[in-house]
Amino acid sequence: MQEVSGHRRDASILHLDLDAFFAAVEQRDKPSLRGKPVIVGGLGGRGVVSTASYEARAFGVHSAMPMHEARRLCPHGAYLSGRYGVYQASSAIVMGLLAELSPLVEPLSLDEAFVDLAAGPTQEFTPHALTELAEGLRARVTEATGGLTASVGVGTSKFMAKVASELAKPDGVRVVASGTEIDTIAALPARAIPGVGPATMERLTRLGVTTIADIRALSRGELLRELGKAQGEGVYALAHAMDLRPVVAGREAKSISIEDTFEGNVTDRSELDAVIERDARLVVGKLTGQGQFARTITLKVKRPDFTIISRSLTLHGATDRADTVARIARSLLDAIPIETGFRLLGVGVAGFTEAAQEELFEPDTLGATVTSIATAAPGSAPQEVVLRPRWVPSFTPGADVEHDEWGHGWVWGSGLGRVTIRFETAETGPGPVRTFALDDPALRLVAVGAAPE
DNA sequence: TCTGGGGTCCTAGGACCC
DNA sequence: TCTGGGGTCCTAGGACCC
Repeated sequence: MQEVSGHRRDASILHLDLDAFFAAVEQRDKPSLRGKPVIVGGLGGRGVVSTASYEARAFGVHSAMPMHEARRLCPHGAYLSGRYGVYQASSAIVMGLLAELSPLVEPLSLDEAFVDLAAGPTQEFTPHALTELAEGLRARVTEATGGLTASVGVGTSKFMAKVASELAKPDGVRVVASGTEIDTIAALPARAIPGVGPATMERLTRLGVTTIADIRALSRGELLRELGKAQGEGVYALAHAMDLRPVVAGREAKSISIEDTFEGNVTDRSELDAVIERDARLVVGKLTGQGQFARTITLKVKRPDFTIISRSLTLHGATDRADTVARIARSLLDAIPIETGFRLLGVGVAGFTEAAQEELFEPDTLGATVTSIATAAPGSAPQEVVLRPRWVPSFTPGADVEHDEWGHGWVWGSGLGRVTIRFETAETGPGPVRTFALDDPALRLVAVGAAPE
């Protein structure tokens, strides 16, 4: 059930953004990393940066940067794989604090949310009162999360609130008063408008646009011609600070997917099939966890040259069976040449329903399945491919451990059958470092926050 | 040793229907 | 001696966001 807010004259939309969230959680729980460059992300050869601490940003490291480039820029940083369960727990605490301000809270991700203050108990919307409210919220966030900081912006629309929190970063408050919207955004780069990414920015640059004020100098017709209807209208409206998008609480996901980037490109069909089986199970696990069924199954692959190919099939009924999802995904792969190999494969479901409408068989896919059986080499035994689970507890940098004598620690690094641990917690201050054999019975990985979402 | 994972929304063409 | 015109659904790809 969705609740929705409407259009307003007061600055009554609040946007909160936790500063360098994942990295800040690591610095909170690992005192030896406070004040140091910390980079959270994929540590494999093809990983990218998820979050960089402000100390790491000083070296030029930022989100979405390939990890090898981050290591080149900041060789002495602490590189950690994420502890998503821990991030989720801190996020839930913050979302709980936001819920005290209003029933209309719209999370955008673990570290970001909009709040419609007009739907809550807030009475006063003067800049002064809003600043106090935001400062109070920030203090409660820091207190309740054990030291995380948030930036908070307040404005008359989602766009203005988001711009405000961006201007408040890090660790600050900004209220954009009603009537000052245009002046606030005029000098900002056009990229500050949500929906203007690299491709759109290039088009705008060709029109001579750098700032939001430059967009305002273009006619609506010019923008629509250059950007198309939906995007043109959207960019035009936001550049003029017109934004009636409501804060919507309780949005429900419309699709669920799992994808894997392989360490090397994969050409082997039986290995791809094994990945499909595993991912189909994971996807269906989430689906059934929500008590839902899905009608559309999607298979996605990425070639070594980064071109993405997707194939989907919509069933007449809806399914919550992993074997059905896997079988359809496999038949979709049949239609894609695999000679080049793939660097990524993903399985997704969409078109949710709350009731099973499974049919005995789907004529569309039956044919494809029969074809794939018929084309298998005669006499070749089905090849068993043993896959590592997508995620296993391991002594990966950043992971939590417990030692019988030394207590709680985290993995600093491992190799050659050994693992180095630093023993410290949020409360202890920087702790000692010790090295153990990987199979030391006194040392255990702790499950807390280990599983990615 | 180039470039993640999990999502959303839009476009455009074809099928199909009235 | 051909051209309707919407509306909806499905598919594939692309841009974008965090």
